Amino acid sequence: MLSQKKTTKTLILEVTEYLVAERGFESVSLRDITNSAKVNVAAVNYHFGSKDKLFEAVQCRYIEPINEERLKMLDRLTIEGRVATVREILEAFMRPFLTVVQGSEMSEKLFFKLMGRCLMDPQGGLPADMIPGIKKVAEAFTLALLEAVPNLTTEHVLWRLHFTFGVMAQTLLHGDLLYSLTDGACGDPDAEDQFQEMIDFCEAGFLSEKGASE
Amino acid sequence: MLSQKKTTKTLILEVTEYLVAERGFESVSLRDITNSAKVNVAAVNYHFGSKDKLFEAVQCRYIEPINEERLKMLDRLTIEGRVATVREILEAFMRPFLTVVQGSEMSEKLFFKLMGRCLMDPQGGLPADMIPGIKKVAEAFTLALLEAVPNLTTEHVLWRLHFTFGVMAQTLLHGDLLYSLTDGACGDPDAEDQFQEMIDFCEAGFLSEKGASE
DNA sequence: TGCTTTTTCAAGCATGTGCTTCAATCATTT
DNA sequence: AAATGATTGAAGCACATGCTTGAAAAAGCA
Repeated sequence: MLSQKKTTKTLILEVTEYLVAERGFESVSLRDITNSAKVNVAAVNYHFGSKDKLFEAVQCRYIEPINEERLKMLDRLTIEGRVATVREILEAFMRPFLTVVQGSEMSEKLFFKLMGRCLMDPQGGLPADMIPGIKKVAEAFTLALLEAVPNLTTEHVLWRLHFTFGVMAQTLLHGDLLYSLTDGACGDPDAEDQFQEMIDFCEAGFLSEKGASE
Repeated sequence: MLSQKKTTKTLILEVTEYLVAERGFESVSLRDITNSAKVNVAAVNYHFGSKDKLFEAVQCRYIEPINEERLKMLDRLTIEGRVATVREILEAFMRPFLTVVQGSEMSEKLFFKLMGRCLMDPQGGLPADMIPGIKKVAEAFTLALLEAVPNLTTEHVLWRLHFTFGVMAQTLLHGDLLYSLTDGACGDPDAEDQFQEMIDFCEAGFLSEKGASE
């Protein structure tokens, strides 16, 4: 059952993920997909309804599990009324990318690029049925951070979450840039290291006293 | 001379800037541009040679002055062998966006979006003749930061500059997101405030002792 | 003025786009 | 084997894409 022949539908989905990760949503056409997958053009519309719906499927496939995992991790932190630390909260926000990629068949690099695209280029706005989940995540993490850094106003927490988002998106999308830009001098870091670096940076950013009401 | 009739060429350039800022490079077609500018399709190829070259012109127009201003500000900091602080260096990295937008005719919001697009979606890789300038900026700022935070390895400085870049790009591109997302609760901040927030966050990130060699 | 150069224009070309159609094929069940 | 429903395939439609053409118009200069 594991090695059963891949259905056309999942073949299309996986090829699309690959192409979108490499080139971005806007640059991938139906023909690109069907040629790469060696599948008829009509198959996309038969199995997914339209190109847009295929793209929605691509966006939902991993982002939704990631958001669920984020909330699960956050819940575990605040059990029994304990107040979570900024670092723990940031872990809960970022680690799910690592957790979910390990359950997938994609390579880390490709997966991260795909996630970066989903965060930065969401094709025609985010899919409507993802928005409630996203809002829930945003609210839960804002609340937790507000407790973790009580001298920050809501506004400041939102700003800094926004910045954290930028750090994450940039690293997911262009995590290989440093390696290639420095001709390998900046050693190819494993994903775990990258995430620790991100968390160090953002934790310090959140804890900055500058601009905080005292 | 100030109020002389706008040439077709600059009209095309400005309309393109507007459309690209709003929708991103990939989603703007020749017809979009020429219709908006009320200009013949052939005019673009006559004045710019091709769509790609027009896009290159858009990317260079402000990014190059910004990079020059960055280097100028950085030079001023390290005069007479003085060692600049992280904060000063980040100022030199970010403030040029504010300086240059004030010399332009664009609104801040639109200008920032356009800059965000240039940083994140560079159409078909960066224009070749911008790359030397960009490398110079990257090297100069890496060097300065290496002096400012001597307990960081080059690798760490590169990572954190990378993160800073992410914070900047995200804020330029989606600076209005918080305002609209919170239905105005997160008050519409002026650009100066936004930049201070970014600098606070990134300064703290750079100064984090976690992961630094002691 | 007449002449030349620069600029604009309508039309069209070749190709790419998302999507549809309908007949052929496959798989499944009776 | 026959019949039914699910899937695939080749062809094509209507429209959008970047770019070119050759003639008309405008601008610059003698």
